[in-house]
Parts: sequence; structure tokens; C-alpha cells
Amino acid sequence: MARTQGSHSDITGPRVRKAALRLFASHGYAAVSMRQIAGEVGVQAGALYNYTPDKQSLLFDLMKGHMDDLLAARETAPGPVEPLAALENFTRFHIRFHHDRPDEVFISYMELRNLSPENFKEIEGLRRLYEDQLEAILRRGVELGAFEVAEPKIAAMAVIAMLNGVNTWFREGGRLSLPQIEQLHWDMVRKAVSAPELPNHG
Amino acid sequence: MARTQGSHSDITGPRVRKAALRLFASHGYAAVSMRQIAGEVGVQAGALYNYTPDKQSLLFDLMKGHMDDLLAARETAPGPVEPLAALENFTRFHIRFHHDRPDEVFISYMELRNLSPENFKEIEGLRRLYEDQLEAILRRGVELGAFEVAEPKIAAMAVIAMLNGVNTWFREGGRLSLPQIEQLHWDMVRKAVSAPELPNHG
DNA sequence: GGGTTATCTGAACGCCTGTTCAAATCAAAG
DNA sequence: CTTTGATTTGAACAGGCGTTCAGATAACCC
Repeated sequence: MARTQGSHSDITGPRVRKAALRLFASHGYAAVSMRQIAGEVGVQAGALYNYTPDKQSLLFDLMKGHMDDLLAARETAPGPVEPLAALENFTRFHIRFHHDRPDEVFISYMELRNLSPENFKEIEGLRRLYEDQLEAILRRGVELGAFEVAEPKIAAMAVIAMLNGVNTWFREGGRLSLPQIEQLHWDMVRKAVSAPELPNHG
Repeated sequence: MARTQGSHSDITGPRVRKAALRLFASHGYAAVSMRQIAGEVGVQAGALYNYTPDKQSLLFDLMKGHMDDLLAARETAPGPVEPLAALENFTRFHIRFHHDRPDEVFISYMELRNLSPENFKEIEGLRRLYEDQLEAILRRGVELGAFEVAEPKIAAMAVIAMLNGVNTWFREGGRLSLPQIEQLHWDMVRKAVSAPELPNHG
């Protein structure tokens, strides 16, 4: 036996990436073997090397694809210019986009240390581009008097960290829906970057 | 050769845990071998089994120890009762405590999936106890009119996620000191849970 | 229907894995 | 100085690892 029925590069390729994504996300890159991935695809381990030069590239391609998708999604739908609206747009976009890709998000944060130095550098560069977008929104909002933020860079990191948190615990079917979570987080983000209310001891 | 000079259970034991902690944090649990840990301690792999029944227990003990330390630290220094002061106390404590233990924090978040189901359950239970403390502070603040938070549970998760973010990017010696980071984050947390200012288009 | 080529198998390569254990060694007690 | 017991070695176990490749097979083109 060798080539089995209905096998195609166009079919097997995506199936390899999909299996790798799922397995890397649930067990971790180092804990998953090429034979496990092959098993999930229904193929022998050797066949994987028609679709990736090695295991490392498989991980990198998944991360790179995710970051490219993220930046592309931001580009195709540019947000409003007005700072508050832009920040709301960013917040809601971030929560939704990441919620739709839990596995990609997970490995893109957890498996950074398993990247070779040059691959790490590239992924970090793309992530930086994304973070800079939020920082720019905050900085502009400060200039226009819409926000009160002492350190836009730190605030950007803080907001992203807070929004990323959603992915770690939110599960569909709970007490609150994703739109509700989205609204609650937008409320907190908006307040966090606004001028504080005057204490009135009321 | 066998037992080398100056060897003791009291010495080797901590050294094993320390080496495991360092290696797990930098390469990941699955990517680190018992022989690597032994090498760092200066001992053969077999000797490790005088100090841990298996690799899994080594990971679990590190996590359990970290969570116990965390809860013990909170207990020995109970915060103020007044909600705003309690929240500030919690925020500053969280940032400082976690900053002092980057490796423990890292593995306690990253290696959860490498725990056996029962071990996972135990660690999650301890983490829950900690999160509940913040939730209780928020809930009490809402009751007393100090905070305006629609969902204390979600707000607690959001605040913790934001504070955890510090550990992922903050490095000593940068433009801002840890006390400054602490202050900036406290500003954001305080505002995020407060009543929003009235829009005045000023 | 025959030839070509992309695709896949199955076996092999050298090496590493967590764990066990008899034997060797050393520290301390009597 | 001898005995005792804790500690460590070093080898072994059974199996898994990423990767390579000659040969087999099936899909496609003419």
C-alpha cells in the first residue's frame, strides 16, 4: 500500500496544519509527536514531510498565519478616527477576533519559547505592530483630551492583557454571553483610560 | 564512585526543585528531561528519585508550593477593610508578589495542562481561593457604594489578567521602575471599577 | 490504456525518554 | 574502628523521538 484513495496535497496540507494546531494547543508543542499529528490526519509520519520541512516550521507557520490574519483583519476594516470610538472598536474587535480562534491564540502566546530565535523575532515584530495600533489610539486620545493616560505604552499593554484574559476563562453557554462580556470589558477599558471622577464621598 | 563528598538530602532536595523550576520555566515541562535536571544539580538521573516519586510530582510540588506561598502571604498580612484601600492593597500586593517569583508564576500558568486531572483540580481550587478574595473586595465595594461594577466576578478576572500582564513584559532596568508600574496600574484599576465621569465634552 | 508524477508507506537511523535497582560509597553513630 | 543507613552511581529496560528515503501506489494527462 502507499497512496490511498482520494489523497491530495490540497486536502492533506490543511488537514496537517489543522491537526497540528489542535494538538499543539491542547498538549503543547514539545509534548506532541509528529506520529501523533500523522495519526490524526490518518497518514504515516513520513508523509508529513511533504507539507513541512520540519516540526519547527509547522509551529512557526501556524503562528505566522495567525498574526498575519490578525493584522489583515485590522487593515481591511479600519476603525473610526475619533479616539473613544476607535478604542471601542479596537476593544470589541480584539475580544471577538481572539474568541473565534482560541487554539491559534493559545499557541501564539504559549509556544513562543519553542520558536527558534529568528522565528521568535519575526512573531514578536508582528505582535508589536498590533500593540502599537492600540498605543497610537491612546496617544492620540491623550493629545485630543479624550483620555487621561500617563503612559500610553503601559496602558496599551495593560488593556491587551485584560482583554486576553477573556480567552482563558470564557466558555460559551455560561451565565453571560460573549456580547455581554464584550460590553463589560469595554466599560472597564473606557473608564480605565478616562479622567477619574472627582471624589465626593457620596 | 557513588556518594560524593558533602552530599545531603537537605542540600540536594532544594537544589533539585530549584533546577527543575528554572528549567521548566525556560524550556517548558515537556521539553525538559530528568537527565537535564540531574545535570544541573550535578548528579545522575537516578538520584532524583530520592526526592520525587516522578517528574509529574516535581511539577505539581512547585505549583502547589507557589499557590500555598501566595495564599499564606495574603493571610499573614490581611488588608484594610475599607474597599478602596483593600483594592489598592490587593493590586500592589499582586504586582509585587508575582514580580518577585517570575519562574513560579510562569509555570503555574503555562504548565497547567501538564498536570494530571486531580492535580489540576487542586491547583485550580487554590487559584480560585485567591481570585475570590478580589471578587469579595469588589462585591463589598459595590454594596458600600465605593465601586460601580456590574459583574464583580468578571471584573475580578479582568483585573487579575491585567496585573498578570506585568510579569510578561516588565524587566528591571527599563525606563520605568516597578513602583511606577505599580502606581500606573493602580490608577487604571481604581478608575476601571469607579463610577465613570459624566461626559462634559470639555 | 499507458506513461508520468505527485503522494504515501514502511522500515530504518541514531538518539533520547522516564523509571528501576543492585551495587558502591560515604557520613555519622556506637 | 566498625557498623549502620542514607545517598548516589551506572547500567539497563522498553519504548518513543524527528527525520530520511527507496519503493509502492494512485491520480492525472495525453
